[in-house]
Amino acid sequence: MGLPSTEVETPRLAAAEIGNDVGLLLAKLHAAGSVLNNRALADFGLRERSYSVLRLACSGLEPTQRELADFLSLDPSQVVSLVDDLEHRGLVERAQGKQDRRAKIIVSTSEGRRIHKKARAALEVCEQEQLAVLDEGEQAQLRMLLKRALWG
Amino acid sequence: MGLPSTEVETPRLAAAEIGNDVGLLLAKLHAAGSVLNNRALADFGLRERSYSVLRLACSGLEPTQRELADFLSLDPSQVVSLVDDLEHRGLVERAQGKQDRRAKIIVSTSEGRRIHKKARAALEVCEQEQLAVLDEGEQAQLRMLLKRALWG
DNA sequence: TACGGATCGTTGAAAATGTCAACGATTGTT
DNA sequence: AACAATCGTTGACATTTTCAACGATCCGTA
Repeated sequence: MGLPSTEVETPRLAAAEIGNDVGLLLAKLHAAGSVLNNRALADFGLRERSYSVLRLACSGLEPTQRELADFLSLDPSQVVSLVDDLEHRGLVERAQGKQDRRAKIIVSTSEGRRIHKKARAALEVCEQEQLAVLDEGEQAQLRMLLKRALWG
Repeated sequence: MGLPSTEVETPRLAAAEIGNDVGLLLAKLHAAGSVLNNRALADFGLRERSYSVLRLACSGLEPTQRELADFLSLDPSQVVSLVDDLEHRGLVERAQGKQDRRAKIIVSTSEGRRIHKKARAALEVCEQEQLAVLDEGEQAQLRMLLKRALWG
């Protein structure tokens, strides 16, 4: 992502009006967070996306691959690769859809849940690191505003 | 991005705990916004990134390519391509750095400023569209929280 | 019941993007 | 003067995104 990790960046360009663009702010914060998250997840052989798939597989919601694609803003073929990888490593399994036999439900194995638990803890550390300058109430407010912008 | 544009998405997965991950919220909102922004910018032959470069070139801050790379979280070689494209279309020019003759300052042409003005207006419409569910105070608060998370 | 169109996961190819190492030119330091 | 470091640039390589096609399955309708 161009940022060599922990390097603090306070460029004079931050003063530009563009620093008010929500789009740019989202891109920058997302990019910075991805670096942290992927670094933390590397210990478990995961990346942000495979973690997201694993997490939803562990959620009890029994998502189909199509739902994963929609929710994670991915092409269905990308979900195939992600699930293939997790399945080969014994973290998730493909189960036949219940009402729809075309669909495949992604469920976690016990090993998958074990890894997920550890990875999730590592990611919470990252999130706190990234949002350290915000107090607890502000973090909650940020989360709330983002969720509302997405889902009303 | 997997989202066929204006399609409203209210999947049951949104209820999952993962919906509280700031990282995922940022990714989703950023992805959704990028679709809107790039669609709007296509009218001007721009994409999100070339627009960002053009905008900073129009800012009066006289950014160097290195500063653009740092600020936009891009590899320097990507900035070369973006500036090449804008320069070929007569929207920006490379000027020699003042203190440092290695550096190249990116400045806008009058045509660049003309396009930028129109593109910026189009993007503001996108932003309002995306944040429509938030009132003005909430939008300001979101901007503020994002900026603080990035720059303290 | 059988047909036709739509959807699911999958494959594979093409395009776009990200990453990285090397280079000449220039800078700053010793 | 010599050296290491930095800037923009090029080109190679890897990853990611995008898209079209396919068999299997579902659903609505004739």
